[in-house]
Amino acid sequence: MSKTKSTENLFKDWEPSDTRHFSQREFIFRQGDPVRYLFAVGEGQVRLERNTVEGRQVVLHTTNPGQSFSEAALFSDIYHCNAVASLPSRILLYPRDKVLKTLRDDWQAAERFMAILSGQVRTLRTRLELRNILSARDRILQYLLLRASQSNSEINLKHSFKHLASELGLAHETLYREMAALEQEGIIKRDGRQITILTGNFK
Amino acid sequence: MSKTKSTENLFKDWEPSDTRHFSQREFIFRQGDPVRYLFAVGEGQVRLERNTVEGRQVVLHTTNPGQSFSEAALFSDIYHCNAVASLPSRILLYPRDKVLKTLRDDWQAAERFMAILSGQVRTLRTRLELRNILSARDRILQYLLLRASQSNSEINLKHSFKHLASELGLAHETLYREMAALEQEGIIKRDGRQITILTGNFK
DNA sequence: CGAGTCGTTGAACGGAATCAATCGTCGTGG
DNA sequence: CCACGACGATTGATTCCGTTCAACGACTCG
Repeated sequence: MSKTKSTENLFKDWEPSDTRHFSQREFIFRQGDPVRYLFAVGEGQVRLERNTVEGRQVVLHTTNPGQSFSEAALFSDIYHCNAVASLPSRILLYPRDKVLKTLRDDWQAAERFMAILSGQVRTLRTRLELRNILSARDRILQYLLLRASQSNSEINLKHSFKHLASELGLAHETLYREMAALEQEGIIKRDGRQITILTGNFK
Repeated sequence: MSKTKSTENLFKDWEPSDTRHFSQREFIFRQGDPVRYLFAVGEGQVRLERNTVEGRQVVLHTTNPGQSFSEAALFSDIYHCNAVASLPSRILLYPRDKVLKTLRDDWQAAERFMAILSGQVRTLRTRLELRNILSARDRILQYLLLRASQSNSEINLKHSFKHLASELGLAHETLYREMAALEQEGIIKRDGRQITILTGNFK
């Protein structure tokens, strides 16, 4: 859908009230902080993550330049996760009240916002769906198929394999192993971070 | 948040254009169908699910009476999952165009809609977070803790344990076993579908 | 009264996590 | 400019624990 494509950033044509720089690993906000701003990445990269019972951390979302983040927090009082700059980043700030007012006055903006949220819901559901596949091999295959259906059986990974492993909920060793196996069996072909699916029919 | 509480159904005060009955296991829509309506459950229960590569199915969402579903599809051309009546159900239908028009004209409705979507994003992220916990025991504990933080260490399950197991991504046998173990160790107490957490400090 | 489902426990297997070690690359600072 | 550390990518060996198969009682509903 071109609709979903064009809505990566809610604020294309808006003026941020402020711009701030964050160094790698610096927190932009923390779980429990009151929601004052909506953010967008100008340069760099931001990860939304949460801490579990014992020290483990979970990546909930990765935000790249041109994308906004913490949209879902607009209708909450506090943040429910941490935002960390995974690279040195320039972050655009939009005060919450101003954003809400704009959404109220500008139907176009509101529609874009709803489309963004809808897209996130769909993306999250897809990720959840993947997690219900027990077999590592099948999970990887399903992921590749989902991404290939949009383009033509060619996938260009934007992130590292390690990052993909954590997105798929697999140990990175397992991912490497299965990828190697899939390649040896002639099901996929790899060239760095580009993957091609060679077979359409398997089960 | 009271805000999130009051937004379970987008349509509290709206008139559905139509009402239809579905018997158990009947499809309300299927993956790939064009999006014509937004739905709400009057009576019964509806599950959103998707099929994976080999026959497995994943429950993406469970909708109870008074709640709307397929909100995220409003900004898509086709449905990305199946909707199945898991009980005999009375379903309320709202034509897509009408809904979009109302959202445009009525800021209150639009705000509620955004709040619903935001809440879904947060819920899905939380579910995803749980899936990143490998250990069955820790995953269950984290789930219980998350649910208990809102009330006072008492949890009333609305669904069966089997359903919980699939929500947690565990075989139901595993869930039963760990629950039994947790109870024997004095960490929780069970009475049917009511669970009480006895200890606050463990790791 | 059977069919269906939930709840429960036992036993065995398999596969993914984990620990460990190596190599290459990139960036940083001395 | 080189050394060092950090991190990604890769492969091997071992352990562990969650799935799976199986069986049974309780309960509901038609």
